[in-house]
Amino acid sequence: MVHGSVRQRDAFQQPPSSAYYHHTHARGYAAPSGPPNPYPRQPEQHPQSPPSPPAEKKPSLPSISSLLEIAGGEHTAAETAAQSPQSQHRQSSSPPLGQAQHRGAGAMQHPQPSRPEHHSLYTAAPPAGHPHRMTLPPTPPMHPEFAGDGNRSPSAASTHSAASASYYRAPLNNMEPYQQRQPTASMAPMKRDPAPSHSVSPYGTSVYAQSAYASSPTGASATSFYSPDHHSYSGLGMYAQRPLSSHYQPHGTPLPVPIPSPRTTGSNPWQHHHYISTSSQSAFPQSQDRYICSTCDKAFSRPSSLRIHSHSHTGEKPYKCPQPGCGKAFSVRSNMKRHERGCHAAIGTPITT
DNA sequence: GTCTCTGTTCAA
DNA sequence: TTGAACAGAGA
Repeated sequence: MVHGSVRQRDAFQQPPSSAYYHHTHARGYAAPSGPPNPYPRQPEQHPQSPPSPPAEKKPSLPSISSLLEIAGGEHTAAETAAQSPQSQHRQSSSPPLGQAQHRGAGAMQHPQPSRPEHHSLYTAAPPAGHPHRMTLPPTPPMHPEFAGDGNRSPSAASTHSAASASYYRAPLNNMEPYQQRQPTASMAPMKRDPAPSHSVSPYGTSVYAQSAYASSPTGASATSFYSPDHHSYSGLGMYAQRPLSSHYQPHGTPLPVPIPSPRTTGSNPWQHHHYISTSSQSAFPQSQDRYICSTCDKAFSRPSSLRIHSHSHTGEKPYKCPQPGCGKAFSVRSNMKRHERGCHAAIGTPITT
């Protein structure tokens, strides 16, 4: 069992190939993400679940298309017509789409029936390349982002303060969501020298306690983490969404991040996006890795885990082998005990402090 | 419900 | 053999 989780985590990290690993996978973890995440993990899903669960839509749409293509035909057309409207209705019901499309430009809507769009959007990745689909759907919310590299949709940008956005985005975007979760992997190298520049200073454990956890364990940590994941889904859309989610806050970093209010994209027109984000959010496990190492961005589900992890950065080894001749020290108590058992075998070991 | 401690497991 | 992370048990 344990392994399982670990493995999952690995999966995140290692397989960069599947950028599309979403937290969900991560840990059922969520991702991360929720998260390696995985992340997934189970996590909590955000309360706000927009009415548009991707799942629902997916089915309906795809089926139609496939029908059309396959059948070619007769009923298909009829059905399609019938259904498409429905799908539209749904969309309309879910503001996100409608508006998202707007952004896309009325172009999207006007020109074509909405069906393809849905597909692309909802369907994480439109498999086959249907030209039309590609064009339409996927982008609505993401348009700007995707197209541009996504990061920034004007609205999105506005949404977050430059600062917050800048940092978390950068990393995030560069790395896919899954990667974020596994900062370790991607950042593995960083771990030890993650940034020597800032790394050390931050530690002091104090950092964790104070900045990372204390300050924003709730909103910050959790969100930060996941949010990145979102990126994977829809580049920016996610940001916009968060605002919707209410607690969600965007920041990818464990830093003391002050990102509270900005997220409120209240302004957004983007809310529409949330539906996407929503879905993605729901997918993430937020509760899981709430504690993020400021040095390497690695996320932990427990503060104690983070603290121990910090030792790896600081090199601190508080646990010393009690054995007379052995001056070995360990950063993890259990490792020290193991050492005693293995090397000094025996002994009731008084256990060091 | 959360946190710490402990044991287990994986990777280097 | 050791470092590191995770999960379970207990407080």
